[in-house]
Amino acid sequence: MTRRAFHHQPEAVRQHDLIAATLDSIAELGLAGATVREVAYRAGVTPGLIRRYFDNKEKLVAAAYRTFISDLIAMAAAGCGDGSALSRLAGLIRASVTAPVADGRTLSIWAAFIGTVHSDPLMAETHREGYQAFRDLIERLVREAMAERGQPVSPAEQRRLGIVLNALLDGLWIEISMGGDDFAEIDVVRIALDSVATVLGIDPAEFREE
Amino acid sequence: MTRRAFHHQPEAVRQHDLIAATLDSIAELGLAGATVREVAYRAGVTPGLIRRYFDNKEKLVAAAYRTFISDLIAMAAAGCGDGSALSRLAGLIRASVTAPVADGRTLSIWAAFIGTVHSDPLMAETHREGYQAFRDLIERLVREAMAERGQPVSPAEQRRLGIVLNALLDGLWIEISMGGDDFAEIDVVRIALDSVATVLGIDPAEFREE
DNA sequence: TCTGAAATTATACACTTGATTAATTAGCGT
DNA sequence: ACGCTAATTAATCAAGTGTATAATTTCAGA
Repeated sequence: MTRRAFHHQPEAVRQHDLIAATLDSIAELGLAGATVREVAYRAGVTPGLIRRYFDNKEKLVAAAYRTFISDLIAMAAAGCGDGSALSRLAGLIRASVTAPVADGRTLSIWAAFIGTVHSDPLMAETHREGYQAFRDLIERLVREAMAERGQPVSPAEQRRLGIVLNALLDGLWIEISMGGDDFAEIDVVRIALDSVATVLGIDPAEFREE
Repeated sequence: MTRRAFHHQPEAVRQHDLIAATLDSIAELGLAGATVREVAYRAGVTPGLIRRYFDNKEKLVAAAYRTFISDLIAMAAAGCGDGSALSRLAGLIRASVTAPVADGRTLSIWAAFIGTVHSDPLMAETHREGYQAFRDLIERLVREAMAERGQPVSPAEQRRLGIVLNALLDGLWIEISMGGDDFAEIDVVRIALDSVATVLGIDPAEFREE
């Protein structure tokens, strides 16, 4: 007849835990499985508590999407290092096609969220921001790398290269993360670096060394 | 007090209508909005009837996914025409980055389904089949096109090119279909053809003519 | 040590969902 | 024209959903 024991937690911690539990639920059970009760259970908390930290379930999911995307881009960007622009670009590519960015769990969460973008304005806005941020990152690296090589590109060409490279990286990321195939046997990093170099008109052998 | 009038329909028609209604629901309301009642309403039918043609809602959704993917690949393949292998490859690319393949509605449905693949074995199997079919199509076209040009590729190289081209097309398809940006101003077909040509080591100007 | 405010739980509600079943209707074969 | 089978509707159910609120517990500050 006694209530379960509990501890007070700072707001930031509880919000973080709830978001983490939401992402876990989505990864394992899909978006439909991320019910208020399931999330609360995984966070070691009672369903009602969620409402103290998030107005809606909708708000909770949106917040989870925001942190997920922001973390994802941060992980990719972290692979850049701090060398030349060309080596930073190579680093971004490496990070994009290897764990933890390219990963089944990550893809599952991304896919679940993407499925909501079209019919949910709140999710659409969050998506747009993340997409923009990633393509800006790519475009900047391309511009700096080409300038560094003494082959500066026009704004239009920079935009075109941004579109193509973004598509190429996204596609490879999905393909590898999905990974029904035995990508383990294949050197995905080399494939990614070589194809990007080819698109940029850089000698693949040279780019590989970066 | 009279019941609503109705008409008997052959099994194939009803199944088709129900699947179409399911896809419409998903496109407009997302997967969560594709309830039994919503689908029935759009099909001009009563909820209970669905169970006569599909064991589960799960089976209905899986069937919708199967026809969706199969139609999508058929639409892309229809762009190939029946000329040389190189021109068929160019046709596939054109079709992949223009409507009705590259299209907001199509992407929305695809995204909704993709979000379920990881947590639903039935959907996973359907996905695998469609993915396999599309990459086989690309690999075959690449092999034939390169052989036709007197530059036959090894199996390993063919596989590598298949991976890269598939990624590139998928990525472009998503980017264009999402279309938050003003892709209307940009010649996406030219971008797609040029980048594929570059990856294949073919002169873009030549490929563009195909 | 005690008290009050904040955090957390417990309980309940209204609603939607997918599923089930019996009653009714349509339309083909005879 | 008519009956019979299959198709369709109507009505209902149990389970699960997000949400609301009151009762309880924790814990910092006096």
